Amino acid sequence: MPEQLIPTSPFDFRQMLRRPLSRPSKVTVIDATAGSFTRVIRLGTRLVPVTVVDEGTVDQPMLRLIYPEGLTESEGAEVRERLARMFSTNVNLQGFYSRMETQAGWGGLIKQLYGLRAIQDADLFESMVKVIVGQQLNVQFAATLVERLVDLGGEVVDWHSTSLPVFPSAERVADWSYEDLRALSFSQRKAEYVIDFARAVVNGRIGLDELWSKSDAEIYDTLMPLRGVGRWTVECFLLFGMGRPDVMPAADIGVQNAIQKLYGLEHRPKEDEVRQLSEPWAPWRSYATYYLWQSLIRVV
DNA sequence: GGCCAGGCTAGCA
DNA sequence: TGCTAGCATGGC
Repeated sequence: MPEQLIPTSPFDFRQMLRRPLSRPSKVTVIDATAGSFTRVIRLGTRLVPVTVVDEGTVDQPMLRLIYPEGLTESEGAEVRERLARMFSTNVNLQGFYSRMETQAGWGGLIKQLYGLRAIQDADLFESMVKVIVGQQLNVQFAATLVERLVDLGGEVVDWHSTSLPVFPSAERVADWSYEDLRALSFSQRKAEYVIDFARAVVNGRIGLDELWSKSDAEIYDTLMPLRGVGRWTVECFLLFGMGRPDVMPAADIGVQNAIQKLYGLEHRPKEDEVRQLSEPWAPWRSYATYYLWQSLIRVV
């Protein structure tokens, strides 16, 4: 079933794969040489393995989609929609670039990262769990914890002679005990936050699908009452889970460090300073955030 | 060995 | 409302 997706240029898929912004994890398989991205997507209870291959250029991008035959028409449509969202294929970065051109210090960064966008998480439950796990931990250790969570789930899908690990469902996580996660080196609190969130999803207190029709402000109001979910967590969820374009996690240490470095400040800017300074970047503050985070990653 | 990491909560003034 | 100790672990 040959399928393709035509992103809005500029779109640099190779760069997105080489330095994935959205916290690489065990459930994504990246082949940098082939320019391919593979993972399992959850459609309800159905698990669909998908491979996306770069077959274009930055200025004439094209992605080939490979997924199993035998999906219904609506399932196929949903797979394409999810992939378009994950790779932000319909976002036109020219608006962001022309906005940032007027901002001192940004020219070099934009040139270096031209065509880059974040790879979004494939679903909202997975996204929130990853963000909660990532609170106040170095990125590397957070990734290790997520990996252990996936291993504990133990679910795999066979695809082209490989075995793809699958991020555990809310139902599965909700069945675990806090002790199960303590055994993986989660702190007591983090274990509670993750499992309680899964239970809130399963018992219907939180309707993740309903969030798509809500404003950013409504999403803060919905999620922040949950224990373990503060402002930063919702901001990252909006950035990596929902792909909202104008979010600025001003309290984020990484953003603050990146601004300090980019502007050559002697001190690390505080939250209110970051909010003020980033106001002119609206309505593109999410992209400014991605590029700031990316500026901190060592190129290997 | 100490400090920090892409924070949050509970308790206190 | 605003401030802070405590959380738990790994990386550097």
